[in-house]
Amino acid sequence: MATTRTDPLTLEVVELIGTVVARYYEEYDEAAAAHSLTGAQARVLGLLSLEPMPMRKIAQKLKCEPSNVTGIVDRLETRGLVERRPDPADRRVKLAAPTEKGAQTAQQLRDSLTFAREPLAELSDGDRAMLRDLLRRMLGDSAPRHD
Amino acid sequence: MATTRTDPLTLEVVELIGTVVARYYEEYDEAAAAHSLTGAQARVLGLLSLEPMPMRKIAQKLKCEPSNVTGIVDRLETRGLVERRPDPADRRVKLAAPTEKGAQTAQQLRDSLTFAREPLAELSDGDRAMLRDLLRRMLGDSAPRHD
DNA sequence: TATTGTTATACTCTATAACTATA
DNA sequence: TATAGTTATAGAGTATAACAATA
Repeated sequence: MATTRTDPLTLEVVELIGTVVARYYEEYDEAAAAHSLTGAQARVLGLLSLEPMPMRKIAQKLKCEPSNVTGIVDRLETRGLVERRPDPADRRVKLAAPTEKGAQTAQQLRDSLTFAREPLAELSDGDRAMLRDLLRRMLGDSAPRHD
Repeated sequence: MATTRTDPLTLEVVELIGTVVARYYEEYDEAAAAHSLTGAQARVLGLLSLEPMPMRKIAQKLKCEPSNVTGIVDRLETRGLVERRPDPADRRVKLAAPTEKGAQTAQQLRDSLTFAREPLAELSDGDRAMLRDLLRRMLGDSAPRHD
């Protein structure tokens, strides 16, 4: 088990990471609000824009109870951004999928999330590769999963 | 204005940052839940443990409306973690401050947030310094403020 | 008049439990 | 019986508007 460090350098890095996290969320919520979406609604729309999926799977991705997804998708559906389709293979399942308007909104949302991208442009290729390697090592096994 | 990049390396770094952000929030909420606190309650308690402050200032720190802070501090006060004190200098102001029990809880919360610290222990001093410098440059002017 | 904190209201997100349709 | 989705309910966070006390 790794020893937890409390030296000034480590603490400063921890604080910097905290700042990155706060900034990331701020920008995400602002971008969502610009489309009159809540954070949860924007997250679901973003998920579905990658791939339509059953209600249950959305809940797994969001790490929340399936009953919550009903309401979130209801609101997206009311706004004409998402629709529920039957699953031919299993009549219990409803596949949530973005409408054309929803797909456009999702794309606009993605494009407006420049916080993480723009500052990276200030770094050289070498710096970006270094940052990538450091983050990978920080995250260990559990790097981005595509499940 | 910086050009936004879309090369594979940049996109991978962006995704890694997104993973760090998600992990950070997960661990924060889990740590809070271990003390039967919501994320917002844990955040306010953490703030007050650094320095007692007026309700209004808490709202500024949380970037939310002052009316919301009333409820959050109410719940912390009900649990005996926070108390409201009069401000001798301005009788309109109420200073929220952690009780002894609240201060202990805040310390336990801080200690249990090892996500950001523990993986850093895997990196050498040089790597940590490099990560610090890269993050500083990413954040530009707006690094951690202590206002 | 302006500011601080609160209250009232409405909406969203959240978990829990019970229900239905289907497997 | 088990699973997918929903409904009902209650608690918490959020913004808006209106209010009392104080500056």
